[in-house]
Amino acid sequence: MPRNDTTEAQPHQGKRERYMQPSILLGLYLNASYGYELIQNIQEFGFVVGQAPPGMIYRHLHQLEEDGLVASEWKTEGTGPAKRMYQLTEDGKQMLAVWIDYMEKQARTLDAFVKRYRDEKPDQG
Amino acid sequence: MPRNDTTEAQPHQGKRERYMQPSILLGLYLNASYGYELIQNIQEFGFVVGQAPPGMIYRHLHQLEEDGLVASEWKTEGTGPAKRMYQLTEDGKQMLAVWIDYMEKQARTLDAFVKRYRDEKPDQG
DNA sequence: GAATATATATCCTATAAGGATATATGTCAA
DNA sequence: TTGACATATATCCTTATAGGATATATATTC
Repeated sequence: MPRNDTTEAQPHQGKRERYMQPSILLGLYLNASYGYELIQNIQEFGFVVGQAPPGMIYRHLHQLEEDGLVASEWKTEGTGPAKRMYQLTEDGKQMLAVWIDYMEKQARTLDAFVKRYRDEKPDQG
Repeated sequence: MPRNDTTEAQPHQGKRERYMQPSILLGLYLNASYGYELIQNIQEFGFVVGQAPPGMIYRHLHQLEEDGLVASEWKTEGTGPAKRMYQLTEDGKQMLAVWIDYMEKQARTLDAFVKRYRDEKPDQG
């Protein structure tokens, strides 16, 4: 029994790169936000299918704050339970810029890989 | 002390997606080969910096064979110790095609992410 | 026959994702 | 006024894969 099902378009059986950190950073770069809202919103970036598991979001937010890439404060105003509002720090913005560089390079590496494959088999791509 | 050094162009502190499986599959798609040679050659695809750790290559080759994506036989001819020569099976070729689809989509998702960032800050990209 | 290059294999650890579950607060309607 | 539901955060355990060290064996070369 193959570990990977070749009939599906998703080659990973398990953990893939989710780009959780840059997704959260970009989310906060576009607008200050909080965990519950980020869960809904970062799927828009395309690396997470459906809603991200809450555990992952909060884990990342805690780590990001510990690393000084985001800062937070409780917001009790507005509707519903208190939210912990997060915003990027300067370090966080720099980190996002580093991610952007990396992701751009990664896209080019992926394109080159695909091209290498297709060039070998030009009639069946 | 930040967990990530924002002065470097590599945002990951630890494990990133290495695309080891598709790299090995493409390597074997281009030419039948064996572990020691793949260690030298797959860096060309750009996902591994320098030589891949032998442990990773052999681990993957064993798993790929168990999954029926590659087939192997000992080659005692030629110079040096015996090599285990690997080639793709039909399932392996299908799997590579699935990877190619996925990687192409991933490249587009990365591009869209970068664009989203740059559009927000058009003067400082 | 000692040193080096070739070649494969095994092992343990670290990192991050997957996913389940717990806890608490606010809202709204019967 | 309480019960159901939505909002919001937090913690925990498991799994997948990468990192990296080490072991073993065979050819080659000097």
